[in-house]
Amino acid sequence: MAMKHDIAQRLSQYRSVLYKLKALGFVRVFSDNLGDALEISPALVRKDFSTFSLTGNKRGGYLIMDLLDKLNRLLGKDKVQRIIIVGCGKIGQALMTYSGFTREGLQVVAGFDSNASVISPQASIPIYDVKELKAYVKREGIRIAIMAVPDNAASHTFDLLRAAEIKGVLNFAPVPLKGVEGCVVRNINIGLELENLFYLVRFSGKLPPQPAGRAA
Amino acid sequence: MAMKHDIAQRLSQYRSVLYKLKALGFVRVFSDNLGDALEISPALVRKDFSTFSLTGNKRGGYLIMDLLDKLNRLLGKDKVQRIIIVGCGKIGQALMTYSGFTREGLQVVAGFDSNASVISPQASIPIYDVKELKAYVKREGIRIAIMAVPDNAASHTFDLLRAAEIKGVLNFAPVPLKGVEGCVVRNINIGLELENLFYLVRFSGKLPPQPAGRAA
DNA sequence: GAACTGATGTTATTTCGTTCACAATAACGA
DNA sequence: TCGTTATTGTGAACGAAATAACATCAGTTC
Repeated sequence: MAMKHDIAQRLSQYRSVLYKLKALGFVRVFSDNLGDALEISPALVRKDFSTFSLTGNKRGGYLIMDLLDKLNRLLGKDKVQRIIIVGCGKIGQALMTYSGFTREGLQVVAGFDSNASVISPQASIPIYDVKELKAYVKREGIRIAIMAVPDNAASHTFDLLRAAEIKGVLNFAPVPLKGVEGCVVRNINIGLELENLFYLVRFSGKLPPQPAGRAA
Repeated sequence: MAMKHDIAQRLSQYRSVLYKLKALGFVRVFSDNLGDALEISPALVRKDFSTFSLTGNKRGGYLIMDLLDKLNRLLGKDKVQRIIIVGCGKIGQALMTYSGFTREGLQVVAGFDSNASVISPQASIPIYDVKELKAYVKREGIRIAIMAVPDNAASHTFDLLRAAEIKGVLNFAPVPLKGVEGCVVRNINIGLELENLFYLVRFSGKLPPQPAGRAA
Protein backbone atom coordinates (compact mmCIF):
# COMPACT_ATOMS: atom_id res chain seq x y z
CA MET A 1 0.00 0.00 0.00
CA ALA A 2 3.01 2.26 -0.53
CA MET A 3 2.07 5.66 -1.93
CA LYS A 4 3.41 6.72 -5.28
CA HIS A 5 2.81 10.26 -4.06
CA ASP A 6 6.34 11.46 -4.18
CA ILE A 7 6.99 11.29 -7.87
CA ALA A 8 3.74 13.10 -8.68
CA GLN A 9 4.69 15.85 -6.26
CA ARG A 10 8.01 16.17 -7.98
CA LEU A 11 6.33 16.48 -11.36
CA SER A 12 4.48 19.54 -10.09
CA GLN A 13 7.66 20.94 -8.66
CA TYR A 14 9.53 20.46 -11.92
CA ARG A 15 6.73 22.29 -13.64
CA SER A 16 6.94 25.16 -11.22
CA VAL A 17 10.69 25.54 -11.58
CA LEU A 18 10.47 25.26 -15.34
CA TYR A 19 8.04 28.17 -15.48
CA LYS A 20 10.45 30.29 -13.51
CA LEU A 21 13.32 29.38 -15.78
CA LYS A 22 11.22 30.13 -18.82
CA ALA A 23 10.31 33.53 -17.38
CA LEU A 24 14.03 34.22 -17.02
CA GLY A 25 14.49 33.57 -20.71
CA PHE A 26 16.04 30.11 -20.59
CA VAL A 27 15.10 27.70 -23.33
CA ARG A 28 17.06 24.59 -22.31
CA VAL A 29 17.60 22.98 -18.93
CA PHE A 30 19.82 20.17 -17.64
CA SER A 31 19.06 17.53 -15.08
CA ASP A 32 21.64 19.18 -12.81
CA ASN A 33 19.71 22.44 -12.76
CA LEU A 34 16.46 20.79 -11.80
CA GLY A 35 18.23 18.60 -9.26
CA ASP A 36 19.71 21.66 -7.59
CA ALA A 37 16.35 23.41 -7.55
CA LEU A 38 14.52 20.51 -5.89
CA GLU A 39 17.51 19.45 -3.80
CA ILE A 40 17.61 15.99 -5.33
CA SER A 41 20.20 14.25 -7.46
CA PRO A 42 20.30 14.83 -11.21
CA ALA A 43 19.97 11.08 -11.65
CA LEU A 44 16.57 11.12 -10.01
CA VAL A 45 15.43 13.90 -12.31
CA ARG A 46 16.44 11.88 -15.34
CA LYS A 47 14.84 8.77 -13.91
CA ASP A 48 11.56 10.58 -13.25
CA PHE A 49 11.56 11.93 -16.78
CA SER A 50 12.36 8.52 -18.13
CA THR A 51 9.43 7.05 -16.22
CA PHE A 52 7.08 9.43 -17.99
CA SER A 53 8.81 9.31 -21.35
CA LEU A 54 9.96 12.89 -21.11
CA THR A 55 12.97 12.79 -23.35
CA GLY A 56 15.81 15.21 -23.90
CA ASN A 57 18.77 15.58 -26.18
CA LYS A 58 21.90 13.67 -25.40
CA ARG A 59 23.93 16.80 -25.25
CA GLY A 60 21.58 19.75 -25.24
CA GLY A 61 19.57 18.80 -22.16
CA TYR A 62 15.81 19.25 -22.19
CA LEU A 63 13.72 21.85 -24.00
CA ILE A 64 11.78 23.77 -21.39
CA MET A 65 8.77 24.41 -23.59
CA ASP A 66 8.60 20.77 -24.55
CA LEU A 67 8.79 19.61 -20.94
CA LEU A 68 6.12 22.08 -19.90
CA ASP A 69 3.78 20.98 -22.65
CA LYS A 70 4.13 17.37 -21.68
CA LEU A 71 3.94 18.03 -17.94
CA ASN A 72 0.85 20.16 -18.34
CA ARG A 73 -0.84 17.42 -20.26
CA LEU A 74 0.24 14.82 -17.72
CA LEU A 75 -1.01 16.91 -14.81
CA GLY A 76 -4.23 17.84 -16.55
CA LYS A 77 -3.24 21.49 -16.61
CA ASP A 78 -4.51 22.05 -20.13
CA LYS A 79 -7.90 22.85 -18.65
CA VAL A 80 -8.89 24.76 -15.53
CA GLN A 81 -9.33 22.44 -12.57
CA ARG A 82 -12.43 23.24 -10.57
CA ILE A 83 -12.70 22.58 -6.85
CA ILE A 84 -15.23 23.22 -4.11
CA ILE A 85 -14.70 24.03 -0.47
CA VAL A 86 -16.81 22.36 2.18
CA GLY A 87 -16.79 24.24 5.46
CA CYS A 88 -16.66 28.00 5.08
CA GLY A 89 -15.34 29.05 8.44
CA LYS A 90 -12.24 31.17 8.68
CA ILE A 91 -9.91 28.73 6.99
CA GLY A 92 -12.39 27.80 4.31
CA GLN A 93 -13.13 31.41 3.45
CA ALA A 94 -9.45 32.28 3.44
CA LEU A 95 -8.85 29.51 0.94
CA MET A 96 -11.73 30.69 -1.22
CA THR A 97 -9.87 33.81 -2.18
CA TYR A 98 -6.39 32.33 -1.97
CA SER A 99 -4.40 33.94 -4.73
CA GLY A 100 -2.10 30.98 -5.14
CA PHE A 101 -4.85 29.00 -6.83
CA THR A 102 -5.56 30.97 -9.97
CA ARG A 103 -1.87 31.04 -10.75
CA GLU A 104 -1.94 27.25 -10.68
CA GLY A 105 -4.95 26.84 -12.90
CA LEU A 106 -7.18 25.96 -9.96
CA GLN A 107 -10.55 27.57 -9.54
CA VAL A 108 -12.75 27.50 -6.47
CA VAL A 109 -16.23 27.43 -7.96
CA ALA A 110 -18.38 27.13 -4.83
CA GLY A 111 -18.43 26.77 -1.09
CA PHE A 112 -20.77 24.74 1.12
CA ASP A 113 -21.66 25.12 4.77
CA SER A 114 -24.35 24.08 7.20
CA ASN A 115 -24.36 27.42 9.00
CA ALA A 116 -27.13 29.59 7.52
CA SER A 117 -25.35 32.82 8.41
CA VAL A 118 -22.52 32.25 5.93
CA ILE A 119 -24.65 31.02 3.04
CA SER A 120 -24.68 33.50 0.16
CA PRO A 121 -25.63 32.04 -3.22
CA GLN A 122 -25.21 35.40 -4.94
CA ALA A 123 -21.58 36.00 -4.06
CA SER A 124 -18.97 35.87 -6.80
CA ILE A 125 -17.98 32.55 -5.33
CA PRO A 126 -21.35 31.32 -4.09
CA ILE A 127 -21.76 29.57 -0.76
CA TYR A 128 -24.60 27.07 -0.69
CA ASP A 129 -26.24 25.00 1.97
CA VAL A 130 -24.43 21.73 2.33
CA LYS A 131 -27.74 20.00 1.52
CA GLU A 132 -27.18 21.02 -2.08
CA LEU A 133 -23.72 19.49 -2.18
CA LYS A 134 -24.62 16.24 -3.86
CA ALA A 135 -26.75 17.76 -6.58
CA TYR A 136 -24.16 20.42 -7.33
CA VAL A 137 -21.29 17.96 -7.54
CA LYS A 138 -23.25 15.74 -9.90
CA ARG A 139 -24.46 18.59 -12.06
CA GLU A 140 -21.08 20.32 -12.37
CA GLY A 141 -18.97 17.20 -12.47
CA ILE A 142 -16.79 18.22 -9.54
CA ARG A 143 -14.22 15.67 -8.53
CA ILE A 144 -12.04 17.34 -5.90
CA ALA A 145 -13.07 19.06 -2.66
CA ILE A 146 -11.27 20.86 0.10
CA MET A 147 -12.66 20.03 3.52
CA ALA A 148 -12.22 22.71 6.17
CA VAL A 149 -14.67 21.83 8.91
CA PRO A 150 -14.20 21.53 12.68
CA ASP A 151 -13.02 18.19 13.98
CA ASN A 152 -16.39 17.07 15.29
CA ALA A 153 -17.96 17.54 11.84
CA ALA A 154 -15.15 15.88 9.90
CA SER A 155 -16.41 12.35 9.77
CA HIS A 156 -19.99 13.27 8.90
CA THR A 157 -18.88 15.71 6.24
CA PHE A 158 -16.67 13.09 4.70
CA ASP A 159 -19.67 10.79 4.44
CA LEU A 160 -21.52 13.51 2.57
CA LEU A 161 -18.62 13.94 0.17
CA ARG A 162 -18.48 10.24 -0.49
CA ALA A 163 -22.22 10.14 -1.06
CA ALA A 164 -21.70 12.86 -3.65
CA GLU A 165 -19.08 10.64 -5.27
CA ILE A 166 -16.26 13.09 -4.82
CA LYS A 167 -13.06 11.46 -6.02
CA GLY A 168 -10.46 13.31 -3.96
CA VAL A 169 -10.42 15.27 -0.70
CA LEU A 170 -7.87 17.66 0.75
CA ASN A 171 -8.66 17.51 4.44
CA PHE A 172 -7.73 20.39 6.75
CA ALA A 173 -9.67 19.08 9.71
CA PRO A 174 -7.38 18.01 12.56
CA VAL A 175 -8.75 14.48 12.30
CA PRO A 176 -6.88 12.30 9.85
CA LEU A 177 -9.31 10.65 7.46
CA LYS A 178 -8.57 7.25 6.10
CA GLY A 179 -8.67 6.99 2.34
CA VAL A 180 -11.29 4.66 0.95
CA GLU A 181 -11.97 2.85 -2.29
CA GLY A 182 -12.84 5.38 -4.93
CA CYS A 183 -11.82 8.44 -2.97
CA VAL A 184 -8.25 9.60 -2.41
CA VAL A 185 -7.65 11.59 0.77
CA ARG A 186 -4.80 13.87 1.61
CA ASN A 187 -4.61 15.14 5.18
CA ILE A 188 -3.08 18.46 6.10
CA ASN A 189 -2.86 18.59 9.86
CA ILE A 190 -1.38 21.91 10.81
CA GLY A 191 -1.09 21.06 14.47
CA LEU A 192 0.75 17.89 13.60
CA GLU A 193 3.15 19.76 11.38
CA LEU A 194 3.90 22.23 14.14
CA GLU A 195 4.45 19.48 16.67
CA ASN A 196 6.80 17.90 14.23
CA LEU A 197 8.67 21.16 13.87
CA PHE A 198 9.03 21.52 17.63
CA TYR A 199 10.37 18.02 17.77
CA LEU A 200 12.85 18.55 14.98
CA VAL A 201 14.04 21.80 16.51
CA ARG A 202 14.46 20.25 19.94
CA PHE A 203 16.56 17.42 18.62
CA SER A 204 18.07 19.03 15.56
CA GLY A 205 21.42 17.46 15.01
CA LYS A 206 21.32 15.34 18.15
CA LEU A 207 19.88 11.88 17.88
CA PRO A 208 16.62 11.04 19.61
CA PRO A 209 17.03 10.11 23.27
CA GLN A 210 18.43 6.63 23.95
CA PRO A 211 18.48 5.54 20.31
CA ALA A 212 18.68 1.84 21.24
CA GLY A 213 21.34 2.51 23.85
CA ARG A 214 24.39 1.37 22.00
CA ALA A 215 27.21 1.62 24.52
CA ALA A 216 30.07 3.96 23.67
CA MET B 1 20.07 13.92 3.60
CA ALA B 2 17.21 11.52 4.29
CA MET B 3 14.55 12.98 6.60
CA LYS B 4 13.83 11.37 9.92
CA HIS B 5 10.50 13.18 9.73
CA ASP B 6 8.29 10.17 9.56
CA ILE B 7 8.87 8.69 12.96
CA ALA B 8 8.31 12.01 14.71
CA GLN B 9 5.04 12.45 12.88
CA ARG B 10 3.97 9.02 14.00
CA LEU B 11 4.79 9.89 17.59
CA SER B 12 2.30 12.72 17.44
CA GLN B 13 -0.26 10.49 15.82
CA TYR B 14 0.14 7.84 18.50
CA ARG B 15 -0.41 10.55 21.06
CA SER B 16 -3.57 11.70 19.36
CA VAL B 17 -5.03 8.23 19.11
CA LEU B 18 -4.11 7.44 22.71
CA TYR B 19 -6.05 10.45 23.94
CA LYS B 20 -9.09 9.27 22.08
CA LEU B 21 -8.78 5.78 23.54
CA LYS B 22 -8.33 7.22 26.99
CA ALA B 23 -11.46 9.32 26.55
CA LEU B 24 -13.33 6.15 25.67
CA GLY B 25 -12.29 4.64 28.97
CA PHE B 26 -9.53 2.31 27.80
CA VAL B 27 -6.53 1.89 30.05
CA ARG B 28 -4.40 -0.53 28.02
CA VAL B 29 -3.60 -0.67 24.33
CA PHE B 30 -1.88 -3.19 22.06
CA SER B 31 0.41 -2.59 19.14
CA ASP B 32 -2.30 -4.02 16.88
CA ASN B 33 -4.76 -1.34 17.92
CA LEU B 34 -2.36 1.47 17.21
CA GLY B 35 -1.27 -0.14 13.99
CA ASP B 36 -4.88 -0.29 12.79
CA ALA B 37 -5.47 3.31 13.77
CA LEU B 38 -2.45 4.64 11.85
CA GLU B 39 -2.74 2.09 9.07
CA ILE B 40 0.72 0.70 9.73
CA SER B 41 1.90 -2.72 10.89
CA PRO B 42 1.94 -3.56 14.59
CA ALA B 43 5.63 -4.36 14.22
CA LEU B 44 6.35 -0.78 13.29
CA VAL B 45 4.49 0.47 16.33
CA ARG B 46 6.59 -1.71 18.60
CA LYS B 47 9.73 -0.71 16.79
CA ASP B 48 8.96 2.98 17.19
CA PHE B 49 8.28 2.50 20.87
CA SER B 50 11.44 0.52 21.26
CA THR B 51 13.42 3.31 19.61
CA PHE B 52 12.21 5.73 22.25
CA SER B 53 12.33 3.30 25.16
CA LEU B 54 8.57 3.24 25.53
CA THR B 55 8.09 -0.12 27.15
CA GLY B 56 5.02 -2.24 27.71
CA ASN B 57 4.14 -5.46 29.45
CA LYS B 58 4.91 -8.70 27.70
CA ARG B 59 1.35 -9.71 27.87
CA GLY B 60 -0.79 -6.78 28.91
CA GLY B 61 0.21 -4.40 26.12
CA TYR B 62 0.97 -0.79 26.94
CA LEU B 63 -0.51 1.42 29.63
CA ILE B 64 -2.13 4.38 27.91
CA MET B 65 -1.43 6.84 30.69
CA ASP B 66 2.19 5.79 30.83
CA LEU B 67 2.62 6.15 27.08
CA LEU B 68 0.96 9.55 27.11
CA ASP B 69 3.18 10.78 29.93
CA LYS B 70 6.30 9.72 28.12
CA LEU B 71 5.13 10.95 24.72
CA ASN B 72 4.18 14.30 26.15
CA ARG B 73 7.60 14.68 27.65
CA LEU B 74 9.27 13.57 24.44
CA LEU B 75 7.25 15.99 22.34
CA GLY B 76 7.68 18.84 24.79
CA LYS B 77 3.97 18.88 25.52
CA ASP B 78 4.43 19.38 29.25
CA LYS B 79 4.56 23.10 28.63
CA VAL B 80 2.57 25.28 26.27
CA GLN B 81 4.38 25.75 22.97
CA ARG B 82 4.27 29.34 21.80
CA ILE B 83 4.30 30.32 18.16
CA ILE B 84 4.01 33.50 16.14
CA ILE B 85 2.45 34.13 12.77
CA VAL B 86 4.19 36.28 10.23
CA GLY B 87 1.87 37.57 7.56
CA CYS B 88 -1.62 38.36 8.81
CA GLY B 89 -3.61 38.23 5.62
CA LYS B 90 -6.60 35.96 5.36
CA ILE B 91 -4.78 32.73 5.95
CA GLY B 92 -2.64 34.15 8.73
CA GLN B 93 -5.63 35.59 10.56
CA ALA B 94 -7.59 32.39 10.14
CA LEU B 95 -4.76 30.49 11.74
CA MET B 96 -4.54 32.97 14.60
CA THR B 97 -7.87 31.83 15.94
CA TYR B 98 -7.65 28.25 14.75
CA SER B 99 -9.27 26.17 17.43
CA GLY B 100 -7.19 23.12 16.70
CA PHE B 101 -4.15 24.75 18.30
CA THR B 102 -5.22 25.17 21.90
CA ARG B 103 -6.32 21.56 21.99
CA GLU B 104 -2.78 20.63 21.02
CA GLY B 105 -1.04 22.80 23.57
CA LEU B 106 -0.04 25.32 20.94
CA GLN B 107 -0.55 29.01 21.54
CA VAL B 108 -0.34 31.79 18.97
CA VAL B 109 1.09 34.65 21.01
CA ALA B 110 1.50 37.32 18.36
CA GLY B 111 1.19 38.18 14.71
CA PHE B 112 3.40 40.35 12.54
CA ASP B 113 2.70 42.17 9.31
CA SER B 114 4.06 44.99 7.21
CA ASN B 115 0.63 46.34 6.30
CA ALA B 116 -0.25 49.15 8.74
CA SER B 117 -3.98 48.55 8.36
CA VAL B 118 -3.90 45.17 10.08
CA ILE B 119 -1.56 46.12 12.91
CA SER B 120 -3.35 46.12 16.27
CA PRO B 121 -1.06 45.79 19.30
CA GLN B 122 -4.04 45.88 21.69
CA ALA B 123 -5.88 42.86 20.34
CA SER B 124 -6.09 39.75 22.46
CA ILE B 125 -3.57 38.26 20.07
CA PRO B 126 -1.60 41.40 19.20
CA ILE B 127 -0.44 42.10 15.66
CA TYR B 128 2.77 44.11 15.51
CA ASP B 129 4.74 45.73 12.76
CA VAL B 130 7.16 43.25 11.28
CA LYS B 131 9.94 45.69 12.24
CA GLU B 132 9.47 44.57 15.82
CA LEU B 133 9.82 40.90 14.94
CA LYS B 134 13.44 40.45 15.91
CA ALA B 135 13.18 42.20 19.26
CA TYR B 136 10.02 40.31 20.15
CA VAL B 137 11.43 36.92 19.24
CA LYS B 138 14.56 37.58 21.29
CA ARG B 139 12.65 38.94 24.27
CA GLU B 140 10.04 36.17 24.37
CA GLY B 141 12.31 33.33 23.34
CA ILE B 142 10.14 32.31 20.40
CA ARG B 143 11.52 29.46 18.34
CA ILE B 144 8.80 28.53 15.85
CA ALA B 145 6.96 30.74 13.37
CA ILE B 146 4.23 30.22 10.84
CA MET B 147 4.83 32.11 7.64
CA ALA B 148 1.71 33.06 5.68
CA VAL B 149 2.83 35.78 3.30
CA PRO B 150 2.28 36.17 -0.45
CA ASP B 151 4.80 34.51 -2.72
CA ASN B 152 6.66 37.66 -3.62
CA ALA B 153 7.33 38.41 0.05
CA ALA B 154 8.35 34.89 0.99
CA SER B 155 12.06 35.09 0.49
CA HIS B 156 12.47 38.45 2.19
CA THR B 157 10.32 37.43 5.13
CA PHE B 158 12.34 34.28 5.54
CA ASP B 159 15.49 36.39 5.78
CA LEU B 160 13.86 38.40 8.58
CA LEU B 161 12.98 35.22 10.43
CA ARG B 162 16.50 33.94 10.12
CA ALA B 163 17.87 37.25 11.34
CA ALA B 164 15.62 36.88 14.37
CA GLU B 165 17.17 33.45 14.87
CA ILE B 166 13.91 31.58 14.54
CA LYS B 167 14.63 27.86 14.72
CA GLY B 168 11.72 26.44 12.75
CA VAL B 169 9.31 27.73 10.11
CA LEU B 170 6.02 26.34 8.84
CA ASN B 171 5.75 27.91 5.43
CA PHE B 172 2.38 28.39 3.76
CA ALA B 173 3.69 30.58 0.97
CA PRO B 174 3.45 28.85 -2.40
CA VAL B 175 7.21 29.11 -2.80
CA PRO B 176 9.10 26.19 -1.31
CA LEU B 177 11.82 27.45 1.01
CA LYS B 178 15.00 25.50 1.34
CA GLY B 179 15.95 24.62 4.87
CA VAL B 180 19.20 26.10 6.11
CA GLU B 181 21.67 25.45 8.87
CA GLY B 182 20.05 26.29 12.19
CA CYS B 183 16.52 26.64 10.87
CA VAL B 184 14.21 23.77 9.97
CA VAL B 185 11.61 24.52 7.32
CA ARG B 186 8.44 22.67 6.55
CA ASN B 187 6.57 23.69 3.44
CA ILE B 188 2.83 23.39 3.07
CA ASN B 189 1.98 24.12 -0.51
CA ILE B 190 -1.76 23.87 -0.88
CA GLY B 191 -1.71 24.26 -4.63
CA LEU B 192 0.82 21.47 -4.90
CA GLU B 193 -1.27 19.19 -2.74
CA LEU B 194 -4.29 19.82 -4.92
CA GLU B 195 -2.35 19.18 -8.08
CA ASN B 196 -1.19 15.97 -6.55
CA LEU B 197 -4.77 15.03 -5.75
CA PHE B 198 -5.87 15.68 -9.31
CA TYR B 199 -3.06 13.51 -10.53
CA LEU B 200 -3.84 10.67 -8.15
CA VAL B 201 -7.52 10.81 -9.04
CA ARG B 202 -6.79 10.79 -12.76
CA PHE B 203 -4.60 7.74 -12.50
CA SER B 204 -6.02 6.07 -9.43
CA GLY B 205 -5.49 2.39 -9.81
CA LYS B 206 -4.04 2.63 -13.30
CA LEU B 207 -0.31 2.94 -13.61
CA PRO B 208 1.21 6.16 -14.88
CA PRO B 209 1.26 6.40 -18.66
CA GLN B 210 3.92 4.29 -20.39
CA PRO B 211 5.66 3.18 -17.17
CA ALA B 212 8.86 2.24 -19.03
CA GLY B 213 6.92 0.54 -21.78
CA ARG B 214 7.19 -3.04 -20.69
CA ALA B 215 5.58 -5.04 -23.49
CA ALA B 216 2.55 -7.12 -22.58
C1' DG C 1 3.13 -24.32 40.83
C1' DA C 2 3.67 -26.02 36.16
C1' DA C 3 2.07 -25.63 31.61
C1' DC C 4 0.02 -22.53 28.46
C1' DT C 5 -1.29 -18.35 26.19
C1' DG C 6 -0.60 -14.04 24.13
C1' DA C 7 1.80 -9.93 23.61
C1' DT C 8 6.25 -7.64 23.66
C1' DG C 9 11.10 -6.52 22.07
C1' DT C 10 14.47 -7.43 18.71
C1' DT C 11 16.86 -9.68 14.93
C1' DA C 12 16.60 -11.04 10.12
C1' DT C 13 14.50 -10.27 5.67
C1' DT C 14 12.35 -7.80 2.23
C1' DT C 15 11.02 -3.99 -0.29
C1' DC C 16 11.52 0.21 -2.46
C1' DG C 17 13.26 4.71 -3.54
C1' DT C 18 17.59 6.93 -4.54
C1' DT C 19 22.12 7.28 -6.10
C1' DC C 20 26.07 5.51 -8.66
C1' DA C 21 28.29 4.35 -12.76
C1' DC C 22 28.68 4.00 -17.37
C1' DA C 23 27.39 3.02 -22.15
C1' DA C 24 25.11 5.47 -25.86
C1' DT C 25 24.91 9.49 -28.53
C1' DA C 26 24.19 14.24 -30.14
C1' DA C 27 26.52 18.60 -30.68
C1' DC C 28 30.74 21.07 -31.37
C1' DG C 29 35.38 22.19 -33.18
C1' DA C 30 39.41 21.59 -35.88
C1' DT D 1 35.11 14.24 -41.48
C1' DC D 2 36.64 12.72 -37.31
C1' DG D 3 37.76 13.19 -32.60
C1' DT D 4 36.30 15.31 -28.35
C1' DT D 5 33.08 16.57 -24.94
C1' DA D 6 29.00 17.02 -22.42
C1' DT D 7 24.73 15.11 -21.28
C1' DT D 8 21.19 11.75 -21.43
C1' DG D 9 19.09 7.15 -20.33
C1' DT D 10 19.31 3.06 -17.64
C1' DG D 11 21.02 -1.27 -15.25
C1' DA D 12 23.42 -2.24 -10.96
C1' DA D 13 24.44 -1.08 -6.28
C1' DC D 14 23.15 0.93 -2.10
C1' DG D 15 20.66 2.20 2.04
C1' DA D 16 16.89 3.09 4.75
C1' DA D 17 12.48 2.01 6.33
C1' DA D 18 8.84 -1.38 6.84
C1' DT D 19 7.57 -6.05 7.49
C1' DA D 20 8.02 -10.65 8.97
C1' DA D 21 9.67 -13.89 12.22
C1' DC D 22 10.76 -15.45 16.48
C1' DA D 23 12.68 -15.79 21.03
C1' DT D 24 11.28 -13.98 25.54
C1' DC D 25 8.57 -13.46 29.17
C1' DA D 26 4.25 -11.81 32.21
C1' DG D 27 0.08 -13.32 33.40
C1' DT D 28 -3.70 -17.01 33.68
C1' DT D 29 -5.56 -21.38 34.51
C1' DC D 30 -6.03 -25.82 36.26
